[in-house]
Amino acid sequence: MEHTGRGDPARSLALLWRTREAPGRKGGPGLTVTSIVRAAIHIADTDGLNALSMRRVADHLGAATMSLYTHIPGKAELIDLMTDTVNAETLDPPHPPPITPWRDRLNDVAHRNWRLHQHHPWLAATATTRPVLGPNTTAKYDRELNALTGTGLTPIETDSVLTLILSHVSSSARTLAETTRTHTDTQLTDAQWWQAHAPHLEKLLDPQRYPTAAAIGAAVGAAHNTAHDPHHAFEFGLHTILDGVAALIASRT
Amino acid sequence: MEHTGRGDPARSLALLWRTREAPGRKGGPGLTVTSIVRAAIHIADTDGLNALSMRRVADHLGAATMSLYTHIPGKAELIDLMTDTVNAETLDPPHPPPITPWRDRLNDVAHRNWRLHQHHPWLAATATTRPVLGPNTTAKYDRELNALTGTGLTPIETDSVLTLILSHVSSSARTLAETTRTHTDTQLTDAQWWQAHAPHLEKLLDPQRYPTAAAIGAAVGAAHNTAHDPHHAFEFGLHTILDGVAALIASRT
DNA sequence: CACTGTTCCGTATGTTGTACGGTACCGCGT
DNA sequence: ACGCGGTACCGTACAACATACGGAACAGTG
Repeated sequence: MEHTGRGDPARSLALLWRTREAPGRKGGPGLTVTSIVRAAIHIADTDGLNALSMRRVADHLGAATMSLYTHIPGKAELIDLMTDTVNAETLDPPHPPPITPWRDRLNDVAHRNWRLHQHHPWLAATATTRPVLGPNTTAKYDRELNALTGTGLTPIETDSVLTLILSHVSSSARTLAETTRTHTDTQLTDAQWWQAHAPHLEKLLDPQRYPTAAAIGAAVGAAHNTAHDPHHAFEFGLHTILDGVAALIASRT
Repeated sequence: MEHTGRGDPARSLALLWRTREAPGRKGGPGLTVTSIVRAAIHIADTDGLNALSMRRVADHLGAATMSLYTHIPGKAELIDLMTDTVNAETLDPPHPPPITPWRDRLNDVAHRNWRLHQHHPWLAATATTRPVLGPNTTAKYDRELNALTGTGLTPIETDSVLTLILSHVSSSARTLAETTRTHTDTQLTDAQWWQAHAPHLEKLLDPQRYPTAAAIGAAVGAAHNTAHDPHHAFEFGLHTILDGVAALIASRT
Protein backbone atom coordinates (compact mmCIF):
# COMPACT_ATOMS: atom_id res chain seq x y z
CA MET A 1 0.00 0.00 0.00
CA GLU A 2 1.09 3.56 -0.60
CA HIS A 3 2.25 5.88 2.11
CA THR A 4 1.57 9.54 2.47
CA GLY A 5 4.77 10.61 4.14
CA ARG A 6 6.62 11.11 0.88
CA GLY A 7 5.92 14.72 0.03
CA ASP A 8 6.06 17.76 2.23
CA PRO A 9 3.33 18.21 4.82
CA ALA A 10 2.53 21.75 3.73
CA ARG A 11 1.43 20.59 0.29
CA SER A 12 -0.68 17.74 1.67
CA LEU A 13 -2.39 19.91 4.23
CA ALA A 14 -3.06 22.67 1.71
CA LEU A 15 -4.75 20.07 -0.45
CA LEU A 16 -6.87 18.71 2.37
CA TRP A 17 -8.01 22.11 3.54
CA ARG A 18 -8.44 23.34 -0.02
CA THR A 19 -6.30 26.39 0.19
CA ARG A 20 -6.34 27.90 -3.32
CA GLU A 21 -8.70 25.81 -5.46
CA ALA A 22 -7.62 26.44 -9.06
CA PRO A 23 -10.31 26.67 -11.74
CA GLY A 24 -8.29 24.86 -14.42
CA ARG A 25 -7.97 25.63 -18.11
CA LYS A 26 -11.00 26.60 -20.17
CA GLY A 27 -10.97 24.48 -23.32
CA GLY A 28 -9.84 21.10 -21.98
CA PRO A 29 -11.14 19.08 -19.07
CA GLY A 30 -11.60 21.41 -16.14
CA LEU A 31 -9.53 19.39 -13.75
CA THR A 32 -9.86 20.27 -10.10
CA VAL A 33 -8.75 18.60 -6.92
CA THR A 34 -12.40 18.24 -6.02
CA SER A 35 -13.42 16.74 -9.36
CA ILE A 36 -10.54 14.28 -9.29
CA VAL A 37 -11.38 13.18 -5.79
CA ARG A 38 -15.03 12.82 -6.66
CA ALA A 39 -14.26 10.66 -9.66
CA ALA A 40 -11.91 8.51 -7.61
CA ILE A 41 -14.54 7.97 -4.93
CA HIS A 42 -17.06 6.99 -7.57
CA ILE A 43 -14.74 4.39 -9.01
CA ALA A 44 -13.75 2.99 -5.64
CA ASP A 45 -17.38 2.79 -4.55
CA THR A 46 -18.34 0.96 -7.69
CA ASP A 47 -15.46 -1.40 -8.36
CA GLY A 48 -13.34 -1.40 -5.23
CA LEU A 49 -10.00 0.03 -4.28
CA ASN A 50 -8.11 -2.41 -6.48
CA ALA A 51 -9.87 -1.03 -9.53
CA LEU A 52 -8.85 2.49 -8.61
CA SER A 53 -6.00 3.42 -10.92
CA MET A 54 -4.78 6.78 -12.06
CA ARG A 55 -5.60 5.76 -15.62
CA ARG A 56 -9.21 4.99 -14.77
CA VAL A 57 -9.66 8.24 -12.91
CA ALA A 58 -8.23 10.17 -15.83
CA ASP A 59 -10.39 8.29 -18.35
CA HIS A 60 -13.46 8.99 -16.27
CA LEU A 61 -12.65 12.69 -16.47
CA GLY A 62 -11.74 12.72 -20.15
CA ALA A 63 -8.17 13.68 -19.35
CA ALA A 64 -4.78 12.10 -19.83
CA THR A 65 -3.29 10.13 -17.00
CA MET A 66 -0.38 12.41 -16.28
CA SER A 67 -2.59 15.46 -16.09
CA LEU A 68 -3.73 14.35 -12.67
CA TYR A 69 -0.26 14.86 -11.29
CA THR A 70 -0.55 18.56 -11.90
CA HIS A 71 -3.14 18.74 -9.15
CA ILE A 72 -2.20 15.85 -6.88
CA PRO A 73 1.23 14.63 -5.79
CA GLY A 74 0.36 10.94 -6.07
CA LYS A 75 -2.05 8.15 -5.35
CA ALA A 76 -1.42 8.11 -1.61
CA GLU A 77 -2.49 11.72 -1.26
CA LEU A 78 -5.51 11.02 -3.45
CA ILE A 79 -6.64 8.30 -1.05
CA ASP A 80 -6.17 10.64 1.88
CA LEU A 81 -8.34 13.19 0.14
CA MET A 82 -10.97 10.58 -0.59
CA THR A 83 -10.99 9.54 3.05
CA ASP A 84 -11.39 13.04 4.39
CA THR A 85 -14.16 13.72 1.91
CA VAL A 86 -16.34 10.75 2.78
CA ASN A 87 -15.72 11.21 6.49
CA ALA A 88 -17.97 14.23 6.23
CA GLU A 89 -20.92 11.88 5.85
CA THR A 90 -20.70 10.87 9.50
CA LEU A 91 -21.41 14.44 10.57
CA ASP A 92 -24.69 14.84 8.79
CA PRO A 93 -27.44 13.99 11.24
CA PRO A 94 -26.22 16.00 14.24
CA HIS A 95 -24.95 13.90 17.09
CA PRO A 96 -27.28 13.45 20.07
CA PRO A 97 -26.86 15.88 22.96
CA PRO A 98 -24.87 15.02 26.09
CA ILE A 99 -28.07 14.35 28.02
CA THR A 100 -28.42 11.12 26.09
CA PRO A 101 -26.97 8.12 27.95
CA TRP A 102 -23.37 7.44 26.92
CA ARG A 103 -24.19 3.96 25.73
CA ASP A 104 -26.72 5.24 23.22
CA ARG A 105 -24.27 7.88 22.05
CA LEU A 106 -21.47 5.36 21.59
CA ASN A 107 -23.81 2.98 19.85
CA ASP A 108 -24.77 5.81 17.53
CA VAL A 109 -21.13 6.51 16.75
CA ALA A 110 -20.53 2.87 15.90
CA HIS A 111 -23.52 2.67 13.59
CA ARG A 112 -22.64 5.93 11.85
CA ASN A 113 -19.28 4.44 10.98
CA TRP A 114 -20.83 1.11 10.07
CA ARG A 115 -23.10 2.89 7.61
CA LEU A 116 -20.17 4.87 6.25
CA HIS A 117 -18.30 1.66 5.54
CA GLN A 118 -21.33 0.18 3.82
CA HIS A 119 -21.40 3.08 1.39
CA HIS A 120 -17.63 3.06 0.88
CA PRO A 121 -16.30 -0.46 1.38
CA TRP A 122 -12.84 0.57 0.24
CA LEU A 123 -12.42 2.54 3.47
CA ALA A 124 -11.61 -0.62 5.36
CA ALA A 125 -8.75 -1.35 2.97
CA THR A 126 -6.91 1.91 3.57
CA ALA A 127 -4.12 2.34 6.05
CA THR A 128 -5.25 3.80 9.36
CA THR A 129 -1.97 4.66 10.98
CA ARG A 130 -1.27 8.35 10.93
CA PRO A 131 -4.69 9.94 10.80
CA VAL A 132 -5.69 12.07 7.85
CA LEU A 133 -5.38 15.58 9.17
CA GLY A 134 -8.20 17.07 7.14
CA PRO A 135 -11.10 19.23 8.28
CA ASN A 136 -13.76 16.54 8.12
CA THR A 137 -11.70 13.84 9.77
CA THR A 138 -10.83 16.23 12.57
CA ALA A 139 -14.46 17.21 13.03
CA LYS A 140 -15.44 13.55 13.05
CA TYR A 141 -12.90 12.81 15.77
CA ASP A 142 -14.15 15.76 17.79
CA ARG A 143 -17.80 14.76 17.65
CA GLU A 144 -17.07 11.15 18.42
CA LEU A 145 -15.02 11.97 21.47
CA ASN A 146 -18.00 13.88 22.77
CA ALA A 147 -19.91 10.63 23.02
CA LEU A 148 -17.89 9.87 26.14
CA THR A 149 -18.03 13.17 27.98
CA GLY A 150 -19.50 12.91 31.42
CA THR A 151 -18.48 9.30 31.94
CA GLY A 152 -15.62 10.10 34.27
CA LEU A 153 -13.05 8.47 32.03
CA THR A 154 -9.60 9.97 31.68
CA PRO A 155 -8.64 11.50 28.34
CA ILE A 156 -6.51 8.49 27.51
CA GLU A 157 -9.26 6.05 28.39
CA THR A 158 -11.67 8.07 26.28
CA ASP A 159 -9.38 7.87 23.29
CA SER A 160 -8.74 4.17 23.88
CA VAL A 161 -12.43 3.34 24.00
CA LEU A 162 -13.12 5.26 20.81
CA THR A 163 -10.17 3.60 19.10
CA LEU A 164 -11.48 0.19 20.13
CA ILE A 165 -14.96 0.89 18.81
CA LEU A 166 -13.73 2.25 15.50
CA SER A 167 -11.29 -0.59 15.16
CA HIS A 168 -14.13 -3.05 15.62
CA VAL A 169 -16.21 -1.31 12.99
CA SER A 170 -13.32 -1.25 10.58
CA SER A 171 -12.52 -4.88 11.18
CA SER A 172 -16.11 -6.01 10.68
CA ALA A 173 -16.43 -3.85 7.60
CA ARG A 174 -13.31 -5.34 6.15
CA THR A 175 -14.68 -8.83 6.60
CA LEU A 176 -17.96 -7.83 5.02
CA ALA A 177 -16.24 -6.16 2.09
CA GLU A 178 -13.97 -9.12 1.55
CA THR A 179 -16.93 -11.45 1.63
CA THR A 180 -18.87 -9.62 -1.05
CA ARG A 181 -15.77 -9.04 -3.13
CA THR A 182 -14.75 -12.66 -2.94
CA HIS A 183 -18.27 -13.52 -3.97
CA THR A 184 -18.25 -11.35 -7.07
CA ASP A 185 -14.71 -12.35 -7.98
CA THR A 186 -15.15 -16.09 -7.74
CA GLN A 187 -18.81 -16.23 -8.73
CA LEU A 188 -19.27 -18.55 -5.78
CA THR A 189 -21.37 -17.97 -2.71
CA ASP A 190 -19.97 -19.11 0.60
CA ALA A 191 -22.54 -21.90 0.69
CA GLN A 192 -21.48 -23.15 -2.72
CA TRP A 193 -17.85 -22.94 -1.70
CA TRP A 194 -18.49 -25.06 1.35
CA GLN A 195 -20.46 -27.55 -0.68
CA ALA A 196 -17.57 -27.88 -3.11
CA HIS A 197 -15.16 -28.60 -0.29
CA ALA A 198 -17.41 -30.78 1.86
CA PRO A 199 -16.90 -34.15 0.11
CA HIS A 200 -13.12 -33.93 0.32
CA LEU A 201 -13.18 -32.65 3.88
CA GLU A 202 -15.07 -35.68 5.11
CA LYS A 203 -12.07 -37.84 4.33
CA LEU A 204 -9.58 -35.45 5.95
CA LEU A 205 -11.35 -34.07 8.99
CA ASP A 206 -11.13 -36.72 11.66
CA PRO A 207 -13.70 -36.02 14.40
CA GLN A 208 -11.40 -37.81 16.82
CA ARG A 209 -8.66 -35.32 16.12
CA TYR A 210 -10.84 -32.20 16.03
CA PRO A 211 -13.83 -32.96 18.28
CA THR A 212 -14.76 -29.44 19.30
CA ALA A 213 -14.22 -27.90 15.88
CA ALA A 214 -16.46 -30.49 14.29
CA ALA A 215 -19.26 -29.99 16.78
CA ILE A 216 -19.21 -26.20 16.92
CA GLY A 217 -18.55 -25.80 13.22
CA ALA A 218 -21.63 -27.83 12.39
CA ALA A 219 -23.84 -25.82 14.74
CA VAL A 220 -22.54 -22.51 13.45
CA GLY A 221 -22.94 -23.50 9.82
CA ALA A 222 -26.52 -24.56 10.50
CA ALA A 223 -27.42 -21.34 12.31
CA HIS A 224 -26.31 -18.70 9.87
CA ASN A 225 -26.45 -20.02 6.38
CA THR A 226 -22.78 -19.21 6.09
CA ALA A 227 -19.91 -19.76 8.48
CA HIS A 228 -19.26 -16.12 9.31
CA ASP A 229 -22.09 -13.66 9.05
CA PRO A 230 -20.38 -10.27 9.15
CA HIS A 231 -23.48 -8.39 10.22
CA HIS A 232 -23.99 -10.66 13.17
CA ALA A 233 -20.31 -10.45 14.05
CA PHE A 234 -20.53 -6.67 14.09
CA GLU A 235 -23.58 -6.44 16.30
CA PHE A 236 -22.45 -9.14 18.68
CA GLY A 237 -19.00 -7.63 19.02
CA LEU A 238 -20.35 -4.15 19.54
CA HIS A 239 -22.71 -5.31 22.26
CA THR A 240 -19.93 -7.18 24.02
CA ILE A 241 -17.50 -4.29 23.80
CA LEU A 242 -20.09 -1.86 25.15
CA ASP A 243 -20.63 -4.20 28.10
CA GLY A 244 -16.91 -4.07 28.71
CA VAL A 245 -16.90 -0.29 28.53
CA ALA A 246 -19.78 -0.25 31.00
CA ALA A 247 -17.65 -2.24 33.42
CA LEU A 248 -14.83 0.26 33.01
CA ILE A 249 -17.08 3.23 33.59
CA ALA A 250 -18.71 1.56 36.58
CA SER A 251 -15.30 1.04 38.16
CA ARG A 252 -14.55 4.77 37.90
CA THR A 253 -17.56 6.00 39.83
CA MET B 1 -5.80 -9.29 -3.23
CA GLU B 2 -5.82 -12.75 -4.69
CA HIS B 3 -8.57 -15.23 -4.06
CA THR B 4 -8.28 -18.94 -3.58
CA GLY B 5 -11.55 -20.01 -5.13
CA ARG B 6 -10.11 -20.23 -8.62
CA GLY B 7 -8.89 -23.79 -8.85
CA ASP B 8 -10.58 -26.98 -7.82
CA PRO B 9 -10.90 -27.68 -4.10
CA ALA B 10 -9.42 -31.17 -4.40
CA ARG B 11 -6.09 -29.79 -5.56
CA SER B 12 -5.95 -27.12 -2.86
CA LEU B 13 -6.83 -29.52 -0.09
CA ALA B 14 -4.35 -32.10 -1.32
CA LEU B 15 -1.69 -29.42 -1.14
CA LEU B 16 -2.64 -28.34 2.36
CA TRP B 17 -2.72 -31.85 3.73
CA ARG B 18 0.39 -32.83 1.78
CA THR B 19 -0.99 -35.82 0.02
CA ARG B 20 1.86 -37.08 -2.22
CA GLU B 21 4.93 -34.93 -1.56
CA ALA B 22 7.07 -35.23 -4.71
CA PRO B 23 10.85 -35.35 -4.27
CA GLY B 24 11.64 -33.21 -7.32
CA ARG B 25 14.38 -33.62 -9.87
CA LYS B 26 17.90 -34.56 -8.83
CA GLY B 27 20.28 -32.21 -10.63
CA GLY B 28 18.41 -28.93 -10.47
CA PRO B 29 16.81 -27.22 -7.52
CA GLY B 30 14.88 -29.81 -5.58
CA LEU B 31 11.64 -27.90 -5.56
CA THR B 32 9.04 -29.05 -3.11
CA VAL B 33 5.80 -27.58 -1.90
CA THR B 34 7.34 -27.44 1.54
CA SER B 35 10.53 -25.74 0.40
CA ILE B 36 8.63 -23.18 -1.64
CA VAL B 37 6.34 -22.36 1.26
CA ARG B 38 9.28 -22.09 3.63
CA ALA B 39 11.08 -19.67 1.32
CA ALA B 40 7.93 -17.60 0.89
CA ILE B 41 7.43 -17.35 4.65
CA HIS B 42 11.02 -16.26 5.06
CA ILE B 43 10.62 -13.49 2.53
CA ALA B 44 7.31 -12.30 3.93
CA ASP B 45 8.69 -12.31 7.47
CA THR B 46 11.68 -10.28 6.40
CA ASP B 47 10.31 -7.77 3.91
CA GLY B 48 6.55 -7.94 4.19
CA LEU B 49 3.79 -9.33 2.03
CA ASN B 50 4.25 -6.66 -0.64
CA ALA B 51 7.79 -7.86 -1.22
CA LEU B 52 6.55 -11.41 -1.69
CA SER B 53 6.65 -12.07 -5.41
CA MET B 54 6.95 -15.29 -7.34
CA ARG B 55 10.23 -14.02 -8.75
CA ARG B 56 11.75 -13.46 -5.34
CA VAL B 57 10.67 -16.86 -4.10
CA ALA B 58 12.16 -18.49 -7.18
CA ASP B 59 15.38 -16.51 -6.90
CA HIS B 60 15.69 -17.46 -3.27
CA LEU B 61 15.49 -21.12 -4.28
CA GLY B 62 17.80 -20.83 -7.27
CA ALA B 63 15.01 -21.70 -9.65
CA ALA B 64 13.22 -19.97 -12.49
CA THR B 65 9.99 -18.18 -11.77
CA MET B 66 7.73 -20.41 -13.79
CA SER B 67 9.05 -23.55 -12.15
CA LEU B 68 7.04 -22.75 -9.07
CA TYR B 69 3.84 -23.22 -10.97
CA THR B 70 4.61 -26.88 -11.38
CA HIS B 71 4.06 -27.37 -7.69
CA ILE B 72 1.61 -24.64 -6.80
CA PRO B 73 -1.41 -23.38 -8.75
CA GLY B 74 -0.79 -19.71 -7.98
CA LYS B 75 0.03 -17.08 -5.44
CA ALA B 76 -3.29 -17.30 -3.63
CA GLU B 77 -2.77 -20.94 -2.83
CA LEU B 78 0.78 -20.19 -1.75
CA ILE B 79 -0.48 -17.71 0.80
CA ASP B 80 -3.00 -20.23 2.09
CA LEU B 81 -0.19 -22.72 2.52
CA MET B 82 1.92 -20.15 4.34
CA THR B 83 -0.97 -19.38 6.67
CA ASP B 84 -1.64 -22.98 7.56
CA THR B 85 2.05 -23.57 8.15
CA VAL B 86 2.62 -20.74 10.60
CA ASN B 87 -0.67 -21.46 12.38
CA ALA B 88 1.04 -24.53 13.77
CA GLU B 89 3.09 -22.25 16.00
CA THR B 90 0.07 -21.51 18.17
CA LEU B 91 -0.20 -25.17 19.12
CA ASP B 92 3.25 -25.54 20.56
CA PRO B 93 3.02 -24.97 24.29
CA PRO B 94 -0.04 -27.15 25.03
CA HIS B 95 -3.13 -25.22 25.95
CA PRO B 96 -4.04 -25.05 29.64
CA PRO B 97 -6.48 -27.69 30.92
CA PRO B 98 -10.22 -27.00 31.33
CA ILE B 99 -9.76 -26.58 35.10
CA THR B 100 -8.14 -23.24 34.41
CA PRO B 101 -10.60 -20.30 34.64
CA TRP B 102 -12.05 -19.44 31.24
CA ARG B 103 -10.72 -15.90 31.39
CA ASP B 104 -7.14 -17.10 31.74
CA ARG B 105 -7.66 -19.54 28.91
CA LEU B 106 -9.12 -16.90 26.60
CA ASN B 107 -6.38 -14.49 27.53
CA ASP B 108 -3.87 -17.17 26.66
CA VAL B 109 -5.50 -17.69 23.27
CA ALA B 110 -5.33 -13.98 22.54
CA HIS B 111 -1.67 -13.70 23.47
CA ARG B 112 -0.74 -16.80 21.48
CA ASN B 113 -2.20 -15.14 18.41
CA TRP B 114 -0.64 -11.81 19.30
CA ARG B 115 2.76 -13.48 19.44
CA LEU B 116 2.07 -15.27 16.17
CA HIS B 117 1.35 -11.96 14.48
CA GLN B 118 4.53 -10.45 15.90
CA HIS B 119 6.57 -13.19 14.25
CA HIS B 120 4.63 -13.00 11.00
CA PRO B 121 3.29 -9.48 10.49
CA TRP B 122 2.06 -10.32 7.00
CA LEU B 123 -0.66 -12.50 8.53
CA ALA B 124 -2.77 -9.45 9.28
CA ALA B 125 -2.69 -8.45 5.62
CA THR B 126 -4.17 -11.68 4.32
CA ALA B 127 -7.83 -12.21 3.61
CA THR B 128 -9.66 -13.92 6.45
CA THR B 129 -12.94 -14.81 4.82
CA ARG B 130 -13.19 -18.46 3.97
CA PRO B 131 -10.92 -20.14 6.46
CA VAL B 132 -7.91 -22.07 5.28
CA LEU B 133 -9.02 -25.68 5.61
CA GLY B 134 -5.62 -27.11 6.44
CA PRO B 135 -4.62 -29.43 9.28
CA ASN B 136 -2.96 -26.82 11.46
CA THR B 137 -5.62 -24.18 11.06
CA THR B 138 -8.26 -26.72 11.94
CA ALA B 139 -6.34 -27.87 14.99
CA LYS B 140 -5.89 -24.26 16.03
CA TYR B 141 -9.62 -23.62 15.77
CA ASP B 142 -10.31 -26.74 17.78
CA ARG B 143 -7.97 -25.88 20.64
CA GLU B 144 -9.16 -22.31 20.79
CA LEU B 145 -12.80 -23.26 21.03
CA ASN B 146 -11.90 -25.36 24.02
CA ALA B 147 -11.02 -22.21 25.91
CA LEU B 148 -14.75 -21.61 26.30
CA THR B 149 -15.99 -25.04 27.30
CA GLY B 150 -17.80 -25.08 30.60
CA THR B 151 -18.94 -21.48 30.36
CA GLY B 152 -22.52 -22.35 29.52
CA LEU B 153 -22.40 -20.47 26.23
CA THR B 154 -24.22 -21.81 23.20
CA PRO B 155 -22.14 -23.08 20.28
CA ILE B 156 -22.93 -19.94 18.32
CA GLU B 157 -21.99 -17.66 21.19
CA THR B 158 -18.78 -19.60 21.63
CA ASP B 159 -17.87 -19.11 17.99
CA SER B 160 -18.85 -15.44 18.11
CA VAL B 161 -16.69 -14.76 21.14
CA LEU B 162 -13.70 -16.47 19.58
CA THR B 163 -14.23 -14.58 16.34
CA LEU B 164 -14.35 -11.31 18.26
CA ILE B 165 -11.13 -12.03 20.12
CA LEU B 166 -9.25 -13.12 17.01
CA SER B 167 -10.61 -10.16 15.09
CA HIS B 168 -9.29 -7.84 17.76
CA VAL B 169 -5.87 -9.47 17.65
CA SER B 170 -5.77 -9.25 13.90
CA SER B 171 -6.87 -5.65 13.89
CA SER B 172 -4.30 -4.59 16.48
CA ALA B 173 -1.61 -6.55 14.67
CA ARG B 174 -2.47 -4.84 11.43
CA THR B 175 -2.09 -1.46 13.04
CA LEU B 176 1.22 -2.45 14.56
CA ALA B 177 2.51 -3.86 11.28
CA GLU B 178 1.41 -0.78 9.38
CA THR B 179 3.11 1.44 11.90
CA THR B 180 6.47 -0.28 11.64
CA ARG B 181 6.19 -0.62 7.88
CA THR B 182 5.29 3.01 7.45
CA HIS B 183 8.25 3.82 9.64
CA THR B 184 10.73 1.87 7.53
CA ASP B 185 9.18 3.08 4.27
CA THR B 186 9.16 6.75 5.05
CA GLN B 187 12.22 6.81 7.32
CA LEU B 188 10.12 8.89 9.67
CA THR B 189 9.03 8.01 13.17
CA ASP B 190 5.53 8.98 14.21
CA ALA B 191 6.95 11.64 16.47
CA GLN B 192 8.94 13.17 13.63
CA TRP B 193 5.90 13.01 11.41
CA TRP B 194 3.83 14.91 13.96
CA GLN B 195 6.58 17.44 14.41
CA ALA B 196 6.68 18.05 10.70
CA HIS B 197 2.94 18.68 10.59
CA ALA B 198 2.57 20.62 13.83
CA PRO B 199 3.56 24.11 12.60
CA HIS B 200 1.06 24.03 9.75
CA LEU B 201 -1.66 22.51 11.90
CA GLU B 202 -1.56 25.36 14.35
CA LYS B 203 -2.87 27.68 11.69
CA LEU B 204 -5.60 25.30 10.55
CA LEU B 205 -6.85 23.65 13.73
CA ASP B 206 -9.17 26.09 15.38
CA PRO B 207 -9.71 25.10 19.04
CA GLN B 208 -13.08 26.80 18.84
CA ARG B 209 -14.14 24.46 16.09
CA TYR B 210 -12.63 21.30 17.52
CA PRO B 211 -12.56 21.78 21.30
CA THR B 212 -12.66 18.16 22.40
CA ALA B 213 -10.28 16.90 19.76
CA ALA B 214 -7.72 19.51 20.71
CA ALA B 215 -7.92 18.74 24.41
CA ILE B 216 -7.93 14.96 24.17
CA GLY B 217 -5.43 14.84 21.35
CA ALA B 218 -2.94 16.80 23.39
CA ALA B 219 -3.35 14.58 26.44
CA VAL B 220 -3.02 11.41 24.38
CA GLY B 221 0.03 12.63 22.54
CA ALA B 222 1.68 13.53 25.82
CA ALA B 223 0.95 10.17 27.45
CA HIS B 224 2.27 7.77 24.88
CA ASN B 225 5.02 9.39 22.92
CA THR B 226 2.99 8.67 19.81
CA ALA B 227 -0.69 9.11 19.09
CA HIS B 228 -1.61 5.45 18.79
CA ASP B 229 0.45 2.94 20.70
CA PRO B 230 -0.59 -0.40 19.17
CA HIS B 231 0.56 -2.46 22.14
CA HIS B 232 -1.50 -0.42 24.51
CA ALA B 233 -4.47 -0.57 22.17
CA PHE B 234 -4.24 -4.34 22.07
CA GLU B 235 -4.07 -4.85 25.84
CA PHE B 236 -6.73 -2.28 26.61
CA GLY B 237 -9.08 -3.70 24.00
CA LEU B 238 -8.53 -7.25 25.12
CA HIS B 239 -9.25 -6.36 28.73
CA THR B 240 -12.40 -4.52 27.78
CA ILE B 241 -13.64 -7.31 25.55
CA LEU B 242 -13.00 -9.91 28.23
CA ASP B 243 -15.06 -7.81 30.63
CA GLY B 244 -17.84 -7.86 28.09
CA VAL B 245 -17.58 -11.62 27.71
CA ALA B 246 -17.73 -11.94 31.48
CA ALA B 247 -21.02 -10.05 31.44
CA LEU B 248 -22.34 -12.41 28.80
CA ILE B 249 -21.31 -15.50 30.73
CA ALA B 250 -22.72 -14.09 33.96
CA SER B 251 -26.07 -13.57 32.28
CA ARG B 252 -26.20 -17.23 31.27
CA THR B 253 -25.83 -18.73 34.72
C1' DC C 1 17.60 -48.04 -25.99
C1' DA C 2 12.97 -45.92 -26.85
C1' DC C 3 8.88 -44.10 -24.66
C1' DT C 4 6.21 -41.42 -21.44
C1' DG C 5 5.18 -38.36 -17.87
C1' DT C 6 6.84 -34.80 -15.00
C1' DT C 7 9.99 -31.05 -13.81
C1' DC C 8 11.82 -27.08 -15.23
C1' DC C 9 12.11 -22.81 -17.79
C1' DG C 10 12.16 -18.53 -21.66
C1' DT C 11 9.29 -15.60 -23.75
C1' DA C 12 5.34 -12.73 -24.02
C1' DT C 13 1.09 -10.06 -22.48
C1' DG C 14 -1.38 -6.88 -20.04
C1' DT C 15 -1.44 -4.45 -15.70
C1' DT C 16 0.26 -0.92 -12.33
C1' DG C 17 2.41 4.06 -10.52
C1' DT C 18 4.98 7.70 -11.91
C1' DA C 19 9.64 10.19 -13.66
C1' DC C 20 10.79 13.10 -17.34
C1' DG C 21 10.51 16.24 -21.03
C1' DG C 22 7.83 18.58 -23.94
C1' DT C 23 3.61 21.56 -25.77
C1' DA C 24 -0.08 24.73 -25.62
C1' DC C 25 -2.70 27.89 -23.46
C1' DC C 26 -4.26 31.90 -19.99
C1' DG C 27 -3.56 36.11 -17.94
C1' DC C 28 -0.69 39.73 -17.03
C1' DG C 29 2.34 43.90 -17.77
C1' DT C 30 3.43 46.99 -21.03
C1' DA D 1 -1.74 44.95 -29.41
C1' DC D 2 1.90 42.09 -28.09
C1' DG D 3 5.08 39.26 -25.91
C1' DC D 4 6.25 36.54 -21.99
C1' DG D 5 6.14 33.65 -17.92
C1' DG D 6 3.84 30.30 -15.42
C1' DT D 7 0.94 26.53 -15.34
C1' DA D 8 -2.27 22.98 -17.22
C1' DC D 9 -1.89 19.31 -19.91
C1' DC D 10 -0.02 15.26 -22.11
C1' DG D 11 3.09 11.16 -24.69
C1' DT D 12 6.49 8.17 -23.97
C1' DA D 13 9.18 5.20 -21.15
C1' DC D 14 10.45 2.15 -17.29
C1' DA D 15 10.40 -1.21 -13.81
C1' DA D 16 7.75 -4.63 -11.38
C1' DC D 17 3.89 -7.65 -11.13
C1' DA D 18 1.14 -12.56 -12.06
C1' DT D 19 0.77 -15.92 -15.15
C1' DA D 20 -0.62 -18.22 -20.03
C1' DC D 21 1.76 -20.88 -23.34
C1' DG D 22 4.88 -23.88 -25.53
C1' DG D 23 9.07 -26.06 -25.47
C1' DA D 24 13.20 -28.58 -23.39
C1' DA D 25 15.47 -31.67 -20.23
C1' DC D 26 15.36 -35.27 -17.27
C1' DA D 27 13.31 -39.51 -14.36
C1' DG D 28 11.71 -44.05 -14.29
C1' DT D 29 9.80 -48.05 -16.98
C1' DG D 30 9.42 -51.34 -20.80
